[in-house]
Amino acid sequence: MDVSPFTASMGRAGVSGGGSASKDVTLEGLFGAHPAEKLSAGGAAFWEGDPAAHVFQLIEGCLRLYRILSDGRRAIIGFRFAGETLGVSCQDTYAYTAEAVTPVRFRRISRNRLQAVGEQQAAGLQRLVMMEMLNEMRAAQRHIIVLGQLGAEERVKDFLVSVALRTNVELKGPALIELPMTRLDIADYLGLTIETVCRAMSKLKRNGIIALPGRHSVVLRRIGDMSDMVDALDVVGPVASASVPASLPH
Amino acid sequence: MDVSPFTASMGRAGVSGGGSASKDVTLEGLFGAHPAEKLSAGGAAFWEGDPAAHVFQLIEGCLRLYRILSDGRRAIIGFRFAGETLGVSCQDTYAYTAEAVTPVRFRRISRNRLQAVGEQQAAGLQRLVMMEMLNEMRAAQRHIIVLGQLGAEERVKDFLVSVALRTNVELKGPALIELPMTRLDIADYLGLTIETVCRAMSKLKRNGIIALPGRHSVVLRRIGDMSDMVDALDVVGPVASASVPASLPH
DNA sequence: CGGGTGTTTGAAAGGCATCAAAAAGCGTGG
DNA sequence: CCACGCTTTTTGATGCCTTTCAAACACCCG
Repeated sequence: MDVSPFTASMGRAGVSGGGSASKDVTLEGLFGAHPAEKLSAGGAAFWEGDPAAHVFQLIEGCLRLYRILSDGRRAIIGFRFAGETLGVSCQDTYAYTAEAVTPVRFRRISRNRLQAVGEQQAAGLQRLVMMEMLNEMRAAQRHIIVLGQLGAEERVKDFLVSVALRTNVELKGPALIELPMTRLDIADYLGLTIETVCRAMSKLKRNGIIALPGRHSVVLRRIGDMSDMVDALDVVGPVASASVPASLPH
Repeated sequence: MDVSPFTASMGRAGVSGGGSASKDVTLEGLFGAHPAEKLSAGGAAFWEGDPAAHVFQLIEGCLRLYRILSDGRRAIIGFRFAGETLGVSCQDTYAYTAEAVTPVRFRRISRNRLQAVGEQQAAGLQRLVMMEMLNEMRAAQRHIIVLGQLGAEERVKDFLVSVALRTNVELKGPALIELPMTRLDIADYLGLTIETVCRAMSKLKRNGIIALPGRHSVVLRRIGDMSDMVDALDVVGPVASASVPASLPH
């Protein structure tokens, strides 16, 4: 789940006001105390607009986070897999609905409690929460670039690789990944139609870049050929740094 | 600059560990102590990949935040106007380049100092920083929906309205707004080409929805007609709440 | 008053959406 | 265990919207 070497720039290590030692503060530790809850496929953990009383951690399964636009269109903001959190970046009310793609198990912790604990172990926990938000922010910026700059096939490739990276798959050689969500879910996430998503996948298959053993399975046969644009998107790039003219044709 | 009634859900009011009273902690207060710096149009406050040593607050002018993709395309993540902050959501290194659209004045504060102060007045400041990030997150989610779901004309309308909302313009009756950035900037931000942005604007003008007194000026003559989709995007919506079927044609 | 940059408009091409229908999974019940 | 019916996915044909390529126009500044 970790994405890059975290050295943390806000709230270094421990030592705060009158707090106790905050060594090995983990979200898992906090969530662990709470009972696991279950939800069957299609059920909602919460709805857009509900008071954002809790922060969640997904233990198992897959969730889709979405909003319904005034004209009925559905925009999927993101997906969540085992080990990932949701609700951290919500304010007074949830900014999206969280719905189970598969049966899921999760834990929740109330924001009040999170805050209370945070005031004890100040630096440690606050830093963790901050970390989560930074992660979400990075994901959002990446999503923005994908939607704004990439064509259909590129979007699908990016999606497949990102799922692979988030589900612990071995990236040496061909990687088998599961796509629990439907093609429509993927389309609503990528800003495409279901048909375009299908066609993009079919084309990748024709070109031998992926294989489709089953409806919800994909084999990434040549990950190298999928990261054309993709890897360049990860917020890291030292970039040539010098004064780049900035803008070739679109 | 404020966007909605803030009641804050993380870190209620004051009272933390051993901190002093944290009443009226404002970012302005912090930044105010530092000297204002200047930058002429085209200059960069920082580059993508630089160590994220500071957080900035823009006093005057307009900045564009962008990343260059491996193939040379430029993706503008956002713009910043007077009073807004940047760099808050960056981790070890800046995730984008910040470049002056117009001559700008700004202040900066080092993240180390921000953290140090934060450990004193814990709850108060941490909450402010959190608030900033939540704002950015909301903006990012909105941007995602705009890019994923809206057509060219809708995107341009949304952009114009958002600029109006961020620059204190009176929204009663016709509103005159300034667009310091170029059409190319707008295009790179909206995931369109410069020509498409022009055509969308020309069409809005033909339809009497806007007027274009000058290259960098726009008069919003009927804001009501511009908020079709727009207002529905603001993360608030109680929404019909009940179990909506979720998905009309795309 | 020119050169240059930034903007606007036009014509043609391409990509994605839309409409339509066939194929493939998958759960259910016989 | 197989057949049926439903949902999901895939493929095909067509049209619209955005991009691309091209050129005219407007504005800023020296």
